[in-house]
Amino acid sequence: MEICITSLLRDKGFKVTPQRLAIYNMLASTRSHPNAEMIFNELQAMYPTMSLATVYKTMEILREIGLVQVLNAGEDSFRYDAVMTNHPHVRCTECGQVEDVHDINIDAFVDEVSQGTKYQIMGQQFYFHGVCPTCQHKKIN
Amino acid sequence: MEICITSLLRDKGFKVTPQRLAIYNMLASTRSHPNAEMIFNELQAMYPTMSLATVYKTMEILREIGLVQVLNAGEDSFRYDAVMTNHPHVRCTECGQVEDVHDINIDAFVDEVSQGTKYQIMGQQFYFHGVCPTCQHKKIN
DNA sequence: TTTTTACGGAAAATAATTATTGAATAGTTT
DNA sequence: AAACTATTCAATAATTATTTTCCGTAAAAA
Repeated sequence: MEICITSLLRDKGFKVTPQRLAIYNMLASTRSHPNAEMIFNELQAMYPTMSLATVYKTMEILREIGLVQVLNAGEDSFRYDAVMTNHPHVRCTECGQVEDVHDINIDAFVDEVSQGTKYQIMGQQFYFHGVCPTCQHKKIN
Repeated sequence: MEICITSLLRDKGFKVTPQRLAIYNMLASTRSHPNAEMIFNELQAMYPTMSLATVYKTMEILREIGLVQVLNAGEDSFRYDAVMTNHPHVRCTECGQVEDVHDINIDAFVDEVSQGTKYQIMGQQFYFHGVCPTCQHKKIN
């Protein structure tokens, strides 16, 4: 794990710094799909001099070397995900949380689009929005 | 058409203004999914006093009364679409154009996600990117 | 260790979008 | 038609996410 990001950074000519490791580790150990500000706030306690610009610059590098993907869930800011398998995301319009959608097969759907459009499809992003189970229950009360 | 937007605006308590009609008509008669700036540039010749803010506010109203949908195609600005059926979009990474994906059935896919996540799905955005047929040919040359 | 090079971080810059505001206009009542 | 009221237009200013600049400093190479 640690070895992986370290050597990946080095191989691509980037330096291995405490900030970069901290940002990646934080992202890899959460399921909350934070945006830049959430990451910044989370790390500020441990790294008091951490700046937002560092978060942005680091995310750009991590994206470039294929360690994180950038999520555009229709909000006013981007979220980040250290899980690199391309899976859909659902956002709850009530509480704002963003979750992964696992165990769903998108290949047939992608093929259909590829054939229908004649595009050479390189990738895709699927975003759903709705109300999560928890918030559905809250609404009833 | 014209009657439709006029009465829709009136019914919801919005005034019918030349700017609003012009913006909607421009959007309804293009397939290019413009963003606010493109709409603004297009209409400035005919409506010299048109401002970007007017475009944004008008789009907000049109969205509210259900005449346009807002596309978040992962770019740095929003695009708009007067076609209200919820269809996927493909963006060409070479030339940047955004096209509709028609004649594809998404219901089964949405149902599957709904059951898998237990979310009450209210909507979704499917966003593909790749290389359009025209740019594929250009690359060969 | 020394040298080289990239990095971190504060602050300023940028760009998309939103809010505010005063003048103009439409709608309504008299 | 005049007076009154409410709404809209569109310029300006404000806001917010993200990027860039710049320079002392830390990491990697020699």
